[in-house]
Amino acid sequence: MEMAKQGGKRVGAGRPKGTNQYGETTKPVRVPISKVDRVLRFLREREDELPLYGHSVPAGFPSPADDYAEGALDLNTYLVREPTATFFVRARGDSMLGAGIHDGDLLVVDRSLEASDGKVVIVSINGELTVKRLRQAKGETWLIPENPDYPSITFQEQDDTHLWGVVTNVIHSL
Amino acid sequence: MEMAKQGGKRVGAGRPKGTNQYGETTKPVRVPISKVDRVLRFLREREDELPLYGHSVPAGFPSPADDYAEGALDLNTYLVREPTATFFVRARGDSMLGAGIHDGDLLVVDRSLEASDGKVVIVSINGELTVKRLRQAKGETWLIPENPDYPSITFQEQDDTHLWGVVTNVIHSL
DNA sequence: TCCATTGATTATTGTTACATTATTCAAGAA
DNA sequence: TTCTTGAATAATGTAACAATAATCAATGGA
Repeated sequence: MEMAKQGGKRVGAGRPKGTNQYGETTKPVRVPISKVDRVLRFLREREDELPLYGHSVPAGFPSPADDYAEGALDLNTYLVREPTATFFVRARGDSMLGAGIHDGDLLVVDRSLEASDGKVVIVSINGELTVKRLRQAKGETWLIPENPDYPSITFQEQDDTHLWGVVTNVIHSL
Repeated sequence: MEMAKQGGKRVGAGRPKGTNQYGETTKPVRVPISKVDRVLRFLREREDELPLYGHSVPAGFPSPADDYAEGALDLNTYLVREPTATFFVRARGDSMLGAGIHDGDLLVVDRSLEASDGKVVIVSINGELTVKRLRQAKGETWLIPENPDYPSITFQEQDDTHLWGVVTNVIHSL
């Protein structure tokens, strides 16, 4: 059977612009093979803009998939200001309960911040990592636990004592 | 002045493999224009593998730039199991101090988890978001604050009460 | 002999090109 | 009218390319 031609102008025909999955134009970026899947997940799940809600709720029952009335939050950007100077430490014990640090919490530590008076810091004492609050007074530097059951120590009284960085955030799992 | 030719074989010459910034081959991936910079930062700063240290310290004074003795951690993967069902809420007040939730803390909430007995949940009561611990007993459902100064309420006694999700993590800033 | 210069050689890199797929439009057919 | 089919155009994944980077070895001068 012969097919008849179906010619003629098709003004305005064709796939409309912006009908891709992102709603905007894309461009190729070189990604190391091992990170391709991670980057695709990053883009697919929009991990850099998860919804943030405040205290009041919009009318009805808003969905996280909606546009976020209270804004979007990027966890990495929020928690890590200086990626090359940031690391994590697992907290142990309850010597810093007063600062909201529980046993097993994950601490975000920034080495680029200045460890000034009052900051919560990570120090290694004889090969052991501990969390303490730094106090500088009368020319002396003290490491003070936030729990009266534990003793304070001076920074200099230990031989192998190194200041690792300043704790910026505490991540507590429920 | 005429340059003399400098011919001959160059066996083994050329830029060695693996001398790129990632140490492995790359391939182009299409990225929406607005996310290009974010993806490049993600790759440059290796945000998906920041170092995690335990309690003991390797010999000397290890640098976060070294290979990570205790492993690497991806904040997004660690905190967000179900990206499409996850959102954040800013906590207010001290009604959940006992659960380690302080005023101003950022709560990670997962809507896909089942709100069973004992879980800390986010509920909206008459348009206000609150954090409470869920208790199911004797056929009744209670919302219990983790602070004796606050009253418990039953889940059904409010008209406009919606369960939003289960709190999985608390992010506390110092 | 020793080493700086210089072209040869090969990988990296950012971008363009392209073939395939997806999506919508409208002329004909039924 | 409604359905079918080809036309039109954007999206998509990847190949290709030109420019750059990094290393090797022959040459030639000190």
